[in-house]
Amino acid sequence: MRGEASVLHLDLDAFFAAVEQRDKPSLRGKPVVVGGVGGRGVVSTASYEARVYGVRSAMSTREARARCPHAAFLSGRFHAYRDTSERVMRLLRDVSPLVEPLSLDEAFVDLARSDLDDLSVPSVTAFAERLRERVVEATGGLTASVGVGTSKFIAKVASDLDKPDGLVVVAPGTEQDLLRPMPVRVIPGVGPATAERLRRVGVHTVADLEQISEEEMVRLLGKASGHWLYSLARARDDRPVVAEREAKSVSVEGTYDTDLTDRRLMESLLTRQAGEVSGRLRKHGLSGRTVTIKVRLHDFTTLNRSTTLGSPTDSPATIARLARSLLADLDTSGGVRLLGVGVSGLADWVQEDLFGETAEEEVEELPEVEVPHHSRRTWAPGMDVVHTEMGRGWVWGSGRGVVTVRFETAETPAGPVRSYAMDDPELSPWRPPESTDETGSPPPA
DNA sequence: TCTGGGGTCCTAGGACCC
DNA sequence: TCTGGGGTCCTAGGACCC
Repeated sequence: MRGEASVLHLDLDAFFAAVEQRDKPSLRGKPVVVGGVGGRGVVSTASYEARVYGVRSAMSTREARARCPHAAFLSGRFHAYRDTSERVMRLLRDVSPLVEPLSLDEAFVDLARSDLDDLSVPSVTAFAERLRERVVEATGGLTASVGVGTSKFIAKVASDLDKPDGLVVVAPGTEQDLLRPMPVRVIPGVGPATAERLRRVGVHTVADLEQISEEEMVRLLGKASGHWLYSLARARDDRPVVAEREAKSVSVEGTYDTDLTDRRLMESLLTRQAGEVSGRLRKHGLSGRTVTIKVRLHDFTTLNRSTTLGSPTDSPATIARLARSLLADLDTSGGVRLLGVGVSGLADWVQEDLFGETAEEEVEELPEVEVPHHSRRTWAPGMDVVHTEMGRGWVWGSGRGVVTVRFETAETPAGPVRSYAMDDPELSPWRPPESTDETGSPPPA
């Protein structure tokens, strides 16, 4: 904990929804919900107009629709959020070289490293107000809530106190008075499970928590959490603002609207995800030794299976092969709602072949072909199965009057493929696409 | 048809080594 | 009848955060 209030926490208000309202004036002043729009989607951000109806982050979109049917439900435009976020982060770095982003919409700023010499409360307050104005200018109208205090913990608590569009500076020395009446949930790391454990021993507020001895706390919550909570209950927090943090894992996962039961489809999905993970690893010049799959069963039990290689990999084929073999040991007969692939144990070196030869590996791409249709039905990517002369395949994507079908094996039939006689009467016979380089390649003839 | 996706950190047990 | 002990790595699960 510092002598002056020199840690600033900035949080953009209802960030994703605010970007949508900024970019689409018709949404301004109206309830906007950004999140998964599918059958199993959850709310990522609700605008304040939607919050009036009780719509909250992490709520299922189904429930959000029930509470606020007239809201605009949007699936999100991440490039727009990233662009806006970068503008804000750039502005913050302009203020201090020590900026620690926590997510797209949140960051700590170390004011002790800024140009601001006078760290008195009035000086810091004026500085933070000016910063909030600059955020509005830089983002085209988005507001931020800001908290300033003697530690990260206090700054973060403070930024929450006057949302949205607020500023709270906690004067040094007043931290404990501020915290004591607050519920234990204000402490970062105290979630529903920890709060429940504490409730059972009669601890509801930070003041209650302060009465618990360190030994008792460790007994109750384990070594790390126990010591940590003991300190935070006394507003003791010396964590520095850290600008750069290295990624420890990269993963891709997906929840499907209907439970998966077909193993080959699961393998195909894992293969695709492995390709995405590999792409992101390579983009950042990373490779990792541990490949993990995540499988959430129909009853929401979640299984992780991992395997560790002798040396790091970023190869899509290797990640995919390991992922599929990890899946092979699991019983998925009850149905699977989520599949994911991740790589951890990241090594920060770009993989290089010692013999000067780069092994080019490709994902085992399965043939895909676009099939026109004249149906009004909704095709479910990954779920709808079609049968063709070429074999069985899944609907992999859909556009206007066309579905992409992905075949279940990499083996293609001999001879030119002229038509696909879909079992589904709503699918038209296949015609060769005009150009093969835009929409994925047709199966080799 | 309750319950996302991308992460981080912690715990606990077993293997293995010295 | 004896079966230490510490350190590290790996795996699996869970809590938590935004």
